[in-house]
Amino acid sequence: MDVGDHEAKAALFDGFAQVAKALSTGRRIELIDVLEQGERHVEELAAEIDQSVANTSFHLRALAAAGLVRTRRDGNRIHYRLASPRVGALWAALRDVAIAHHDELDTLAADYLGDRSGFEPIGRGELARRLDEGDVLVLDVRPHPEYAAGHIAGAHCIPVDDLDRQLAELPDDLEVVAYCRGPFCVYADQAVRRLSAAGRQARRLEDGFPQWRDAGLPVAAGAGAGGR
Amino acid sequence: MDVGDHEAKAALFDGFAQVAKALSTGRRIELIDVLEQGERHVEELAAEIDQSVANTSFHLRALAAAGLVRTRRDGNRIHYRLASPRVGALWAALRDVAIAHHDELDTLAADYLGDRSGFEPIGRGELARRLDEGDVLVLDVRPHPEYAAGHIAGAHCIPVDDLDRQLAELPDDLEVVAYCRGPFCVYADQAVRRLSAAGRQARRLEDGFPQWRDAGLPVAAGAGAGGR
DNA sequence: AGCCTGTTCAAGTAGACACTTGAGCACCTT
DNA sequence: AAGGTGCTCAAGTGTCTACTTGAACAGGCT
Repeated sequence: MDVGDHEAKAALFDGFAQVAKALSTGRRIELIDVLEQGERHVEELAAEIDQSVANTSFHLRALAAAGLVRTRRDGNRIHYRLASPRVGALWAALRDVAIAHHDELDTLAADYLGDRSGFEPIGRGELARRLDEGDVLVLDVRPHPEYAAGHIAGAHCIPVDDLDRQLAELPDDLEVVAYCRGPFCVYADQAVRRLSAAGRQARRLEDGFPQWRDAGLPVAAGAGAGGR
Repeated sequence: MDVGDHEAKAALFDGFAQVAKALSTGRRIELIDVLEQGERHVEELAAEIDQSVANTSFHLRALAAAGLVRTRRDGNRIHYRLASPRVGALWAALRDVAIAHHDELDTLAADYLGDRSGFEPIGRGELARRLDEGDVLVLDVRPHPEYAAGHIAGAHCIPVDDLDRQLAELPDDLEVVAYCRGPFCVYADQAVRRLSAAGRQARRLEDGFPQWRDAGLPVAAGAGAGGR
């Protein structure tokens, strides 16, 4: 019987392993995490992961070779995007396993994110309800291009670096909810800390924009709604 | 602000990457695929993945270091098992992405599994219904230890290597459904081919035992029900 | 055409990793 | 205690991989 020999099985599972290998360095996972927010071009991505453009291009090619990422040419820019939402689901599954079972991850996360114990996040369902009622101010504190690529309907675009500058212009009668890329993104935490320090009532959204979008909750796109 | 610097972010994402790296070779994914059926000891696992015991032990240690696998001592045997169903979910997500986006995987799968186009599998729901009605013969064609660790309630244990020997003893008035480890396991395909060649009406279950179990459908454990 | 910008490619280096072989260690049996 | 079984550890080898630097190659602008 020529079906089912060990050599072919090894080759097949090595094929699966190639996909895992594409995620086997932190830089490439950072790229996935950013690309889950929407498509970006190489220079932006290089800045996001704090690497040279050449190295970033190399990593993007590796992701593309594994089928995780696709490209689109626009003028002389090349935009990268995730091949499908499945890739985001894989990244989420990886996160879940790592946080649940990898012992060092708690301390690594605490080193990066700081102590979150004092800050209770707000759930997606509750935020959706309160957005309907209009008694909450939602801030998208990710970088501009990610807001433009897609954001929670009704959210205002204030990247965390611009927050201090625009603090005074915020209406002061509403509780503030900040959100960013996902559960291991630091932007919303930074925003909540600064808002709290300024005496505002502020919480972060559990998870981030991709999870809101994938849950089928209302989203909008374009730079339109702008700051403030 | 000491929260959110790039070095800590790199360290955190390298932590996630370590989990992916644990899955970055085909041998370790084969181990995960077997361990999803139930716990096994090192010698059995070495035979399953066709590697030396030393190398298998090395790979198991790597999986344990990433938190994917746990051990239990029983006499002078050490049994390995998945750390939680989350690990199975990660392996499923990896499979989905690979099959959907990695171009070479179709041909690798075809090389190992052969041409499946002539064999329409039966769905879980339909099989559950027909098991209730008692008008189907369900064969677990995985190796004995996996049947003992857990199987579809009402299934009979006939490892694919023993199938030809026991063909004549099967009641011949029922359609046969064979199942094994999952969508990329070859045992059920081999069983269906042999049953069909013997003139029996036979289909394979979509997916395999872990998916049946995780769907909450009825299972049983122990070597009890035996062959036939 | 020529320059500029954005991206990829190539060469080189340091480190990591899979697998083999042979020795060591823990626990069991007699 | 002595021997056996099951697993891990250590040394060694060949291969692969991440990142750097510097050059090449597109497409758009003037």
